[in-house]
Amino acid sequence: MLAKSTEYAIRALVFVQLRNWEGKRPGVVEIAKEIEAPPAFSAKILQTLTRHRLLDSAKGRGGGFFFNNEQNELTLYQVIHVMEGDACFHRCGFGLKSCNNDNPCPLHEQYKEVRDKFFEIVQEETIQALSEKIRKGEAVLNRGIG
Amino acid sequence: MLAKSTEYAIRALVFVQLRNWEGKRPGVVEIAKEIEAPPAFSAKILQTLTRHRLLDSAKGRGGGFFFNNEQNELTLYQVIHVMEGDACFHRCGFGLKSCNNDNPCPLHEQYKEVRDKFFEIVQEETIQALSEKIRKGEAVLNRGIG
DNA sequence: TTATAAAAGGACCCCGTTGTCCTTTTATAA
DNA sequence: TTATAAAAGGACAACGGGGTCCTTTTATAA
Repeated sequence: MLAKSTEYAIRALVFVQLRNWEGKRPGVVEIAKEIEAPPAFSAKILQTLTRHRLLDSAKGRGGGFFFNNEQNELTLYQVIHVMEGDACFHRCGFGLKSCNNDNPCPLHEQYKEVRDKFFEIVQEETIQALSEKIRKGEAVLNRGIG
Repeated sequence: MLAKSTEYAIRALVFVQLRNWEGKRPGVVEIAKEIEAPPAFSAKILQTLTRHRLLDSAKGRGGGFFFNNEQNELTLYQVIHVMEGDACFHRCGFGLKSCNNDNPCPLHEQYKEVRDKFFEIVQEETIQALSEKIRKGEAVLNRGIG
């Protein structure tokens, strides 16, 4: 459904939020370890996120990644949009370029329902809400920390 | 959601069914043209489908692809299973290996709903049902034939 | 019984996503 | 004010899915 890099991005952001709540600004190495992603690749992803201002970073000694407190909650949709665009919310489940309500593929109605439901979810869910679940012990980020 | 080759496979099977109903057995070239897929690649996909006996084929002059009339309707799930396995119905939306009901990722419940709904659809829908929709003019396979 | 038309199959290529490595920039602690 | 620790950035490598091409097998029509 989502690209691997998008998944890494979401997990990374959740971890940053958790650490921020503890007053810490994690760096690439710590983040990569926690989300079980390759460090160098995580660095690239974090770069993308900061370049698009979904996340802030500080260079130099004592630097790391953090959320600017001023900004609002970050929806999963915003993350997906920046990481891979939103083609997945528009594509025909049958692979037809011409498929739409007026000119439906045979799977159009059923697939649309699923796709739209997913779209709703990612627009409503936020990094902060997911992080909160983990903080309360209702969910996990990997099989470690919790 | 589905691999491109799976989409081609489904479209190809639908077209074969439509032609079979007209008493014809289409060949690779005709199928590829209709479903707007590369001919050589379509050949590979059709090979996979016949090797797994979802479809029958006849070599030599006057040959082509067709459904064995004896066999039951073919569900989309069967096609997906043969083409790309069923990982997409089990994978965590967050990319976690350890995610399950007892050990959920923060997105588990919501994602599961979408995933399960899609699973239901592909188990219920069949190549024959989709073909019938096209035959009745209720849906299209590309922007041509209808 | 041979020429032809078709699927089957093997070997290979291409490209985007994933992933690495090394250098540069920037900030801070000593 | 310098050594160090961190992110930023550019260039490149690897892998897998998508895709091509050519040869082999098989059937049929002439």
